Amino acid sequence: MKMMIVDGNSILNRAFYGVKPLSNHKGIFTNAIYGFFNILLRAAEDTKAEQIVIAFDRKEKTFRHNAVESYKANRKGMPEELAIQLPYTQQILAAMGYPVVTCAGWEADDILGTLSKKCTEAGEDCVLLTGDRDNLQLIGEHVTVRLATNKEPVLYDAEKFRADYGFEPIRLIDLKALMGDSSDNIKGVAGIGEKTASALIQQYGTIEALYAALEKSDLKPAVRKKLEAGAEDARQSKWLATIVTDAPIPESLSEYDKKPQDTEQLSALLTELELYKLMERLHVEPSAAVPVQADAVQPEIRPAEIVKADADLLEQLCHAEAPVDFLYQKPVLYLAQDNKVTRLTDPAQIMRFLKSDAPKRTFDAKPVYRELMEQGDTLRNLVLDTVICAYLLDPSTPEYTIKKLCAGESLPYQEELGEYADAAALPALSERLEQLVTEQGMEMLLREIELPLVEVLADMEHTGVRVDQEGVQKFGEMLETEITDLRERIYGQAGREFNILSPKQLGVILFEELALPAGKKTKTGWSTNAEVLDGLRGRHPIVEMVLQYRQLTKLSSTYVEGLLKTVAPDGRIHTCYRQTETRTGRISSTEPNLQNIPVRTPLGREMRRFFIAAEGCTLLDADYSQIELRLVAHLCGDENMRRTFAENRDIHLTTAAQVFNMPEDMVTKEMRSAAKAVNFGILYGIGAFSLSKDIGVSVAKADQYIKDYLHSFPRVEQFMNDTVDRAKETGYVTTLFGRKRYVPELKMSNKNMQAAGRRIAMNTPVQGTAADIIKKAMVRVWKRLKEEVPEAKLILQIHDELIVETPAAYAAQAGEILHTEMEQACELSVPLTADVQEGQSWYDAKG
DNA sequence: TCAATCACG
DNA sequence: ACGTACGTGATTGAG
Repeated sequence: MKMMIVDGNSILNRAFYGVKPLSNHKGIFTNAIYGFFNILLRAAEDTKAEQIVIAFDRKEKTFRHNAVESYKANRKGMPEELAIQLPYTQQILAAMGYPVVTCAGWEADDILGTLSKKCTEAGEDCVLLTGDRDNLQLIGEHVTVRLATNKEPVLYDAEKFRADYGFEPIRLIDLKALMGDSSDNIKGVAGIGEKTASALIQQYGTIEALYAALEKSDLKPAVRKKLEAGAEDARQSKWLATIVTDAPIPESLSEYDKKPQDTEQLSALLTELELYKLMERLHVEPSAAVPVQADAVQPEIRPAEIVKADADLLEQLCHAEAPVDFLYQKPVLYLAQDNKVTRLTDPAQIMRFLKSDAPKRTFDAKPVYRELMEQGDTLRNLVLDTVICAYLLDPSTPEYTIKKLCAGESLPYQEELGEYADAAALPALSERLEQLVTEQGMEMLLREIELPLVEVLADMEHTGVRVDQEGVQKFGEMLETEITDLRERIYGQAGREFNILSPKQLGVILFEELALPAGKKTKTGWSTNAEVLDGLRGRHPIVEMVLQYRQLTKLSSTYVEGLLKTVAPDGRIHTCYRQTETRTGRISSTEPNLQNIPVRTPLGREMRRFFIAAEGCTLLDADYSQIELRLVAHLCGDENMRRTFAENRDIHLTTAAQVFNMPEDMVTKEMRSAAKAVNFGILYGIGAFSLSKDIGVSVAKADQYIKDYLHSFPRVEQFMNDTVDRAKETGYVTTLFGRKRYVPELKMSNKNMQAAGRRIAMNTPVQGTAADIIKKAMVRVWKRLKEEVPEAKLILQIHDELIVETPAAYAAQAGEILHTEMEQACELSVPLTADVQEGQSWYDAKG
């Protein structure tokens, strides 16, 4: 029984990039599907395989790597046009009767590895169909590879491989261990490329043999040095490059027999996709009935039609009782209700509608509010923002588009409507997502927090913050003088000129020319980050200078130049707050980011002198005190912790007294600061290694601190465990206000990913609840200021801090509102305290 | 376009 | 045997 095992993702990917764009009349792309089956059917004929199995990745392709990488890979993701073709491909395969194998947390690669091993053990031949050279490592006595390329496929067996590469197939993993593979996030040994790596593997075989022989080898000193520095990386890379051969999939090969073809279903699918050539090849007749996917029944949604907007229709929409969906893409306003869609271009008519009493829904309302605020108006009676619903339903989505969301909800998206398509799809999408938000218990979060916040953020952006441009300018000039001077001195120390900001060039200077001890390495070479350099302080005067240089150039480029570029003609900075960006519920700030203005160093903190109040005004700065730790106390109900906050004592001090088991007046500064680090660690899902690094004690000691901490506050541990358990059960975590975040990492097979998932599960409810609370406070503060002190404006939010600009005469009144509404935003079992200060600049208001 | 670095809560 | 704390955004150098 000869088996062909197909790397579905790889072949689909090749097909997508190799076949020119094709789509059916609805605009569903079909080129990858078409190409996929061409490759598959041709291979099936050529190889005469009796069993054909198609493996696909399940979930994140990068599960063997860390969470950050996975997140980034996901953000880019596969193109939408390809992603939409994947489920169709699987459905067609299933209808044809072929076994489609996936396994949660495992890649198609791993299934290929596992199945080919099973074949070998059974003494059966198999051929792997893939476009990925990684799989060549699986070649063996019974295993060959058919490598799909853009032209003719290439057949590899062990002999052909040896002829091409000069070593055994399995040694491919050693090759990658040295040269790395950026597409798989395998870093390899810094500075070793394909040529060197290949020569080394041909000579030594494995990296183990290579390293064993390193001592008495005759390698070039440069190469040897790189190998020595990268020994750890090589080991880890080899591990990553090795395809798994024990994925948990059905044991018996007979499980993978072809099932009878479901011709009706196959015909329905191919008819819908209009893949008539493929139908011919498979001898399938087109089906007359409109194909209906089992899980995608939506009989009540009629296709939309474009209608012309006349005066009557506009009047009707302006007085509508039921919500009207609109999209404002200046200068056009699209309007949709039920299955009718229309457009307006006359500015007067557009304003007429936006200011009408009609209940309105849109997708991303903030820019609309901004636009109207520019004209001294505001949007009236917005009842829903659909992008906010989508965010609440899954805050991890990289980008929210109407088209993608429709695909996700199996709602129609009529590509053929062109510029109208988005608006036409909105009524059904809004309806559906609002329903889901309600079902999932997030209605309050939506109605009382997120939706009103849209207008608050628009207003904050619109108001902006005043900047002392001249002051920034002068500060920048001072920095430049220092930078120039420092640069010359660094060149003097180094003995030559180089680019100090290039980690690569700096690495050469520090670790080769000056022969300082190299610490950690990164993917591309030596690490030169602040932590490493800090450890080198005192070994050479250049180190301190470089650190200083970095600080000054950061201030100059990011904060002086970056900020000046964004000052509007009104002398103010209007940042953009993003409400659907973070996975915890926090807001982020861009263009520029005003949530990371320096404060931790005295020089950096100077920047805050340039954020100032308007003439005759003053700034009020209010921040929550220890909101996250207070939330931990509330959420876990630990009495010790609760009492500390209730008595308004110093949490880090009492923690130290508990952990070190002594009266508070015996606690030293160092002990308090260690306790503080432990407290922070608790919020993040602590590890002994990181804690030890943070506070500079041994790992064993750090471990002991953590144990003592959890012993002193047993409810904390209980709460964290419960949270993780619930997340494993349900797949998500929630905040006090019901905000959700899915934690797929917990289900992955990779231990590191699981550990990351546990930390996410522990941190998100805390960070997210804090975000809920300050958002609620913002809405309350904004509303009261608008009513009672309309001259005072909310202008900045920095996670646990709010800043209001107010005429000096109203400072007391506005300050009182800020203080009260922040503290009353949420009732907890511990008091929530906010401290308000006043000043002419941000610097003064936060002294 | 990505990786490294560093700014914040 | 593995890697090493949560969440963000901007700038720079280099492929």
